[in-house]
Formats: sequence, C-alpha cells, structure tokens
Amino acid sequence: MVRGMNSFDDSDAFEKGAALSLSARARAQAAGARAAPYLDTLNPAQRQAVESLDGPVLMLAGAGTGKTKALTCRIAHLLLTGTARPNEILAVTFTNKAAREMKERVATLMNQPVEGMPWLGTFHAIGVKLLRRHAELVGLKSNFTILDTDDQVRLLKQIIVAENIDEKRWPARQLAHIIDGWKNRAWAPDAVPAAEASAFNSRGVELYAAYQERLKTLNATDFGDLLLHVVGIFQKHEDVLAQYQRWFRYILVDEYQDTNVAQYLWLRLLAGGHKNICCVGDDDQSIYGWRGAEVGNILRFEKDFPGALVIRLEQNYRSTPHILAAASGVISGNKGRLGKELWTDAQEGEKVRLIGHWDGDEEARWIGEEIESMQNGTRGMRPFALNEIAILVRASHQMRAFEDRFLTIGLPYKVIGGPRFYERMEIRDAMAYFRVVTSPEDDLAFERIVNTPKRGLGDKAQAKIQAAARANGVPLKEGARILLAAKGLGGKGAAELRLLIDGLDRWSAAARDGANHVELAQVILDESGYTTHWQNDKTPEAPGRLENLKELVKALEGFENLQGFLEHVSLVMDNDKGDAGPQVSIMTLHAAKGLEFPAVFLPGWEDGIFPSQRSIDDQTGKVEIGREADEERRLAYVGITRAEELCTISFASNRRVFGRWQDQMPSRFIDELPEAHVEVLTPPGLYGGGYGAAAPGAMPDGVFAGSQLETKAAEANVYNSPGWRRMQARAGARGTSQPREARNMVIDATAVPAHGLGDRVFHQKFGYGAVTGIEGDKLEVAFDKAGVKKLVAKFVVAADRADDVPF
DNA sequence: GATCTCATAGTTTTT
DNA sequence: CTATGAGATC
Repeated sequence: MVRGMNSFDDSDAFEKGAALSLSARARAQAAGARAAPYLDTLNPAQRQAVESLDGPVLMLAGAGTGKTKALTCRIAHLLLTGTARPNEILAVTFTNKAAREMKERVATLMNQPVEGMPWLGTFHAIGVKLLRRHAELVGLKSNFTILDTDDQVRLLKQIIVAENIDEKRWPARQLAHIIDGWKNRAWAPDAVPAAEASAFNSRGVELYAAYQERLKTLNATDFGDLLLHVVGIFQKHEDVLAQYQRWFRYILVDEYQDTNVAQYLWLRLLAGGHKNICCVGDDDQSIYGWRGAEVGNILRFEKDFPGALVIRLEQNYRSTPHILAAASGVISGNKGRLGKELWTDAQEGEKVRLIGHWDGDEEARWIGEEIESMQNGTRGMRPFALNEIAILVRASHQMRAFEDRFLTIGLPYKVIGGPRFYERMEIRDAMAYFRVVTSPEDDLAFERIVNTPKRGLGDKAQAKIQAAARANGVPLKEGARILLAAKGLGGKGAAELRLLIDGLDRWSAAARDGANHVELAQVILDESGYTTHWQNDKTPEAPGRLENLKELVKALEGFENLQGFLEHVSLVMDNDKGDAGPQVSIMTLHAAKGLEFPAVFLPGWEDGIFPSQRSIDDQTGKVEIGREADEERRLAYVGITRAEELCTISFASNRRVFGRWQDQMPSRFIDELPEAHVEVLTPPGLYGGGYGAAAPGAMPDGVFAGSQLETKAAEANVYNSPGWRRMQARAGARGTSQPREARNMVIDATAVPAHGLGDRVFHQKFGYGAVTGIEGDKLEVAFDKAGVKKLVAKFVVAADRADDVPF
C-alpha cells in the first residue's frame, strides 16, 4: 500500500554515483598501492570468489561459510580496484535487512559511507526504481501506488463480486494466490499457458486480465508487478534493456536459490550482454519453493551461463563438528543436490541433543526449565545468556505453547517475525488517511477510511458514493462531494461525510503548504476522530493500538514529508522494537534463515508437524514426487545449522492439534541424524525422576537402530517402564493426557472446589480477578489486568491462596 | 447500521 | 482450540 510522489528521487542516481566514484577511484589507487587488507582475511575459496570479477560466477556457499563476507568484499574489490564505479554495480537481495547489512559492511570495508550505491537493494526496491522511470511503457504514471496483499485481495473481491461469481465458493484469496503464482512465473494475462485455463472455475485468466486493467486505472501495482512489468519492458523494448545492460556492468545476487522465474528472467536479461554476474546461494537452503522460488535456477546456472566459474565455500565458521555432521546427515537424504561438504576447525563441543516428551506442554515446560538452568551453566556447559538462545519452530502456532509457558515462569522472550508493524489494522487505517491526504484520488484508501471510525456511512451510503463517482468519472472523494452537493444523502451520514471531506481538504492543503508533517499527522488522526475511536474502545488491545499510533507518528520524524514516508514504508518498514534486556528468541525456521545462535532448540520434530502433513502427502502421490518433502528436509538442515554450540531437538508423543489429541510419531528426520553425533537425554517425569531431573541413559539406543517403527517401539518401551505404568494406572486410560490429568489431580486437591459469583480469585498467568459468571466447571473471570476470560475452574484459586496456585 | 452469534477452516512469508 | 467472516437480529 502506499504511494510515491517523489518518483524521480533517484533520477540523479547515476550522476550522484559518478561524482562519488571519483573519490572512490582515487582511493582505489591508494589502496592498490598497498595490497587490499581485506583480501588477507579470506580463505582461498572466498578469495577466488572475490577476485574473479569478470564473467559468470556461481558461489555455492554453505551455511555459515562467510558468504556475506565474500559478497561484500567482492563489491569492495570492484570499487577499490577501480573496476567499477558504485553506480555501475547492481546488487540484489531478498530482504531489506540483507540489503542494509550489505551496505553497512561494504561501508566498513571501504571506510566510508556507501551512499553512492544506488542499485544495492531488494529485487522489489530496484524494481520500483526501474518501473518509475519507465512506467508509461506499461500504461502507468510514474507516481503509481504499490498495493499490499490486503489491498490486492480487496480489489479482487470487488472484481469477483462484480462478475457475479459466488465469492464463497471462489474466494478472492485463492485467486490472489493463483495470480501471484502466474506473476512469479512472469506470465502476463496474455501469456498464461493454456494448461492453466481451468484455474479458478475457468475464469482465472479472464479475471486476471480484469484485475490488471483495474490496477492500471487505479495507477497501481501489486508486488508481483514490480518484477513482471520490468521484465515485460525489457523484453519489449530493446533500447531500454540495452541501456541498463550497459549501465549495470557488474551484477551480484544474494540468496540465488530463492529466485523465482520472473526474477531469474530479470537477471538473465540484464546480464545478457557482459555476463558479469555473480550469484551466491545454497541449494540446500532453498526453503521458499511454496512461494515461487525455483531451486532449478541455481541448479541450472552453469547451463544458463556456459563457462561459469563455480566456487564452493565449504569451510564453516559457525558450528561445531557434531552440529555440522548432524546437519550433513539429514541433508544427504536429498537427491539432486549440487553437493557440498561442510567442514570446520572448531572444537568438538557438545553432541546434538535429542529428547522425547510425553506431550507438547511437557516439551515447553522442559525447554523452559532447561533455559533457566542454562543461564547458570548446566550439564558441564558454559552459561548461556538469554539472547544467545533461540527456539525455532516449523509453524507459528507452535510458538504459543512456549509463550504461555514462558509467561507463566516469567522468562523473557521475544517473538521474531510476527505480524508486521505496518500490517496492523490501526497502522493501515492511519496510513490510509495519509494516503488520501497526499493523493486524493486514492480510492482504495478512501474506501478504507470513509467509515472508520464509524460515521454512519454503511454499504448503502458507500454504494451511492461509488455511483456518483462512476457517473462523473472522478475519484471517490470527488464523487462524495458531488453526492453531497446534490443532496443525495441525508441525516447523520451526510453531516459526517461533509466533515470528513472538509477535513481531508484542509489537511491536503496543509500538506501542500509545507506544514510540519509530523504535527500534521497527529492533527489528521485527532481531527478525523480516529484517536478518539480507540480511546473509547474498551477492548484490551486498544491501549496497544494507541501506542502503535504514537510510534507511527514518531517514525515520521525520520522523513521529509508524508509522501516520502509512504513511499518508503511499503517496501522497507520493519518493526524492530528496542530490546528490553536479553530475551530468548522464538521464531519459525523460515524466519531464522541467515541468523545464528549459540544455543538452538528445535521442538516439535514429529511426522505431520515437521515434516508437515502436506509434504508427507506430497511424497506419495501426484506431480513431482517428494518435492515438498525435500524442502522440509532442507528446512531441517537450516534449523540445525543455525546452532553454533548447542542444538537440542525434541519431540512429543502426544500433541493437541486443532483441539484434538493426537498420537505423534517422532519425525522421520530424527532417524536420519547420525547416531555418533547425537546424545539422547532422558525425558523428565520418568522413573519418578521428577521434572527437570534427568537420569542418564533412559532413552534406548534403538532410537537410531533403523526404521521409524522401531523408534516408536523403542520409545514405547520407555513409556512402558514400571514407573511410567504406575503413573498411567493412577491417571487413567492411555491415549489421553495422563501427565495433564496427573497434574490436575494435584490441582483438584489444592483448588477450592467452588467459586461463587463475585469471589476474588487468582490465576497463574492472568493474575487477580473477580468471578463474573459460572457455567458448569467453567468460570468467567474479570481479571484486573488481563480483562475478561473464560477458563476452567480448576486453574484458578481463591485470591488468598494465590501461593498455592498450580501450573 | 451496528452488534451479536454461529459456522468454518485452519503451513511456512518477503516485498 | 481460536481467529475470522458472514448472516441474523435488534
């Protein structure tokens, strides 16, 4: 979402770069005199990758092999040897974070800021720059808007409804996904192959074309267009392509294994002349196939660029030998790899640790306790600080168990990669206001805010506005003005709409007159009633939302004006909140790519979870057998290789999936861990050992003895031990959650059986509160801090017995 | 037009 | 189980 009026802000990028390059050249000569010091810090493979500047190069860089170092040194080398000027280098990454990091590291190497590298950025950011320069070639104006997925889906929904298609059977989300897929493969509407004709009830292509038309009239693009349009321009306009082929004398690509077909074509076109392209990647870390990435791109590199130099970076500087061996063991199960073998000089260190638990809660509890004791040093290991520890899960819903548990025991944690700041409702609303203020013709933004906060302008009123706008061929805001003038709207709605339009006019004028944009933003939020709207909202989230709005206004300070902010935020904004002291990181395996931690926990290694059910199904049938299964295995490889010193894998025998209890089978990947590099820990709670007090050797060697069934059987033996059976006998039938029941027995003993209306109670997580409702064994409690919750009576105790509260 | 209740469907996620 | 969305009700 978001707009850019300052479209040619970089039109002088080449000139700027050129100016800077003079000094760079001077410096290069000086540096050339003394041998470049950074070269001495490289190993032979890295050095070759840095010094082989001309012709196609494929750098196969395993996890932790100093890939970013090689890449940044290569850029520095291009500059310092005077081979290329800063503006002649095209360097693309996938994330803003990677781009930022690269910029910083090049700057450090060069000992100067790198503002003169205008073409270092993400595929999308560079795509925007290129597209703004040539927008007219695809029927857009250079100040086009970039829609985010939300806007995209809403637009598609409108089209679907307009076509009288049942939106329930054919949801807009699904269509958005299909269209994304086509765009990822660089198929414009007229280029979608006939084989796809049946998509979306056979109307997919037609709707795709309608959507693209609609985008054009809105002067908007979606993310896919940023690449698709540019590829289209390059293909249809030889002169434009030739120009860029000359300009970008050296091309560098990070994470090449993640490129989709559109990005691949984009690169191949640009590199077509000189072929000075250096792609860095790791086929073993390709984990984004589900969103269009083609591992094939990297596997095919040598065919695409005959005579390419292939360099393998295999010396790992991150992990211990045990960890590397475990990772290699797992990944070796994949076929069609380019093949790398990581090695290291590092000390042997701890083996990869494996532990099974009874259920998911148990697993979370154990990890919580293990982290607690790791802080002081345990099992003969050095102490670990909380920020040295990460928990990596397959799917985000697995995080909840850990959050719950860590809240309970008060262990500081942070979730990485949750909903993005700018994806939050209140931020999107606020930005929609800014959008309408800076570009009054932005209909999507207008639709979003016209009745937010509630102004008594419902579907009917909005339909009238739409009709008025369409009849006069003007944007919605003008349509609304006409409607009001014609007295086509009555009552409260009319007055409110009048107020809104006047406000928007006023704010737009203020923005034009160069009012301070930070103050203006605050004024907009206040006068529109949006701030009040949340102040009056009594839901528990409201304070947080107001807080976010404050932060948004503060973020504006870093920009020249509202337009500049909006332009930036659509592509760049992240929500790195300032850390409040050391915290354990919780994130998905996908989010962990590129990161490293001294200690890593990998929970939930169970068939159906990891590897995911979908990937298991994929193995047995259909088109490309095992494609997704291979990707899961790469994900396991990514997970293990995040660990520097300590890697702990765990699984549970029972887990609640969508509220149902399920028997879980240990992950097939566990069988693939080489036994010599794994130490099996004893699950707690067995043999009367008590939680957290592990007795050695209880997990049988059979875990590694072969088939999965054997694993399961062996594991079952543990659980059939006398102590365990006693526990089971006490707790009831097998197959339900015995430990849970067992714990609950304790709970029952301590909990006051009955709470009455109005009683003060205490809950471990939610704190103190008063009972406001009783429903069987469930209570409704209004907590002082946490708001109103419904919960099972046995999880609260009378307030005066708070010390006894079980958990 | 707004609020409530019921039904439904649930990987991974950057730009 | 729980978040989300659509229909029904006030």
